[in-house]
Amino acid sequence: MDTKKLAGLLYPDAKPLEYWFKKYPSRKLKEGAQTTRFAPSPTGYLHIGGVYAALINSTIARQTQGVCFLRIEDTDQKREIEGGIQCILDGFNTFDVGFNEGQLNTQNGIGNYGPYIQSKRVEIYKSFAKEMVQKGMAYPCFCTAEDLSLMRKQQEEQKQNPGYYGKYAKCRDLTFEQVQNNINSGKSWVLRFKCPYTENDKMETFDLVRGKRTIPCNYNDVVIMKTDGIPPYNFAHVVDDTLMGTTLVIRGDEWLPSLTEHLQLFEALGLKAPLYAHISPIQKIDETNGERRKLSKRKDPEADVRFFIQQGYTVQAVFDYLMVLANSNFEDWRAQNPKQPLANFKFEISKLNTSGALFDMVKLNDISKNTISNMSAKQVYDLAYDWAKQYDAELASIMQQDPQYYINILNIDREIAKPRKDISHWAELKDMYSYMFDNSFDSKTIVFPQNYDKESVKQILKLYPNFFNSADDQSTWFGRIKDLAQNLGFAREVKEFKKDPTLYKGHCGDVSTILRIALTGRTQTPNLYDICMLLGKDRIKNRLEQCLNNL
RNA sequence: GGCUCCAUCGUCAAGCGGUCUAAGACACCACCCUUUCACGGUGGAGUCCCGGGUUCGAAUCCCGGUGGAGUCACCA
Repeated sequence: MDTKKLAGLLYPDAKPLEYWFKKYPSRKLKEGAQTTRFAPSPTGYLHIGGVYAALINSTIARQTQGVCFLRIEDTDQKREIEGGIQCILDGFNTFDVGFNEGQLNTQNGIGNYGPYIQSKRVEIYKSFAKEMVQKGMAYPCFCTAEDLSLMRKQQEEQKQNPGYYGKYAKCRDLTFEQVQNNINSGKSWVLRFKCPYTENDKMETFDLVRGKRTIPCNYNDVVIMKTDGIPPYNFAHVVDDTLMGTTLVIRGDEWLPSLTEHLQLFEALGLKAPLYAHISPIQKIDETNGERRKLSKRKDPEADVRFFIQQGYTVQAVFDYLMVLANSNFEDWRAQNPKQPLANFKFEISKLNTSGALFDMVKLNDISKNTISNMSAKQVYDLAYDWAKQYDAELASIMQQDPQYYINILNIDREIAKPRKDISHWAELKDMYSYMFDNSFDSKTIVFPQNYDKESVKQILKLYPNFFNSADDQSTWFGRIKDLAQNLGFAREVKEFKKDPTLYKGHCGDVSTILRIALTGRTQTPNLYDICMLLGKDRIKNRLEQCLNNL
């Protein structure tokens, strides 16, 4: 078979490869710099696992002073959804991992190696497909879907491995005339890789996470150009990552089984394959059967980055958590360097775990609380307000009525050596401090614990306004509570009380607890002194009176 | 089913043949600090999937099970 002639028949107009290599010269990067990429399909919103992969890719690129780009893999029109690219961009707009290049907008993208959308690269793929044919490494196949499924059935019945290979590769040895006739009669065709390996061949592979492996080769004549003239993932990957200068492919380990196939395609074209690092997926426990599985877009709301955005998780907390999953020593580093940018952490690809980690919301919340506890009240206010404007109009309106008041609330037990750690995401903010606002404070719902006798409670509520002075510092303020306690037959000091509880109705702590409940409706709040100072004497008096009336 | 990957406390994990009566973090429990809550501190419970081998010695190496995940498309 004259492969040149065949190539001419199949791809008459394809540009020669040199054209593309000239158009996309190799990158001039310093020794050791890695070019990485994140390459999602526009099939829906961005997945948290996608952010994870993108974060690792961009981190490696940044640390080696390389490049990380975003490429859209839309070679399957059937799965693509309307606005898919925008979904991905929206996700990264919040979870900005710092791409240097690629499809960072819905127009032409940024960088000299575009287009970064695969559907716009068909001309390029054709050139490489033609090259494959010319080299005798590919051939057209006219088998229909029905032919293939029939064959598959037979293979299964005969306990043969299913696939298009060996004697099953019916179109492999078609003559030029047969091909020409088929094409002239309008039959649709795909281009298949003429795989030079058999079932018994093995291939040595290398993976940065797992090391050297010798594994069975792909022996299938896989499709490299579909009927629609667009390549599937395998060929697009080989062509794009070659031309875009990718040196390190970090991708999910679902690609591991097809690694030899990809390597073979690079080999067939005489191209140097990039390095690979296959990362394990983030998993969760399926509620229905209690088993581990990959976090799924369809089943798990927390797989969608919009979940984290809508809940008001900070980007830093989510990144920190993902970083802990990727390199567990990040956690210690973060404890030592609470305020340093993530970029200063020395990430190591070899420390990536080979087994998939379970996504742990509780841990995320903990990391998140730490993150937020290290922020200033103003920072918290700004971030939360930005979030609220979009996702919680009520909170936004509360916050902007009196920004300084809200900042003061946020500043309770904050900006100190051991700050309070209570906020994990903005969605819980409104409830958390609802008692600081008269609109959302209702004294009618307040109940005092049974163990306080009603008369004492009444006395405390009635008398406390006389013991409050808004000019007091904290110890003076509490001294007055002690005075009140003493006047009413409570122990002035807890220690005294503990010595002989029978002598007292309770102790000063009980008095402050009653006040706390009366003023906030809760038994657990930040520092009561700060709360009192922010509420001011009038509101204190007012709330205590309301309580009295309800008793 | 074939092939591939994986297997240490509930979770994330350190561990790379002796330093492992297995680190650390989250969660849990107790106590301490404290006017409450939180923070913080101290302590506790809790893990090497199983069976063989190799070795003076195995969580660590090898083999075999078992379990889980992934993949076997003109999807990525």
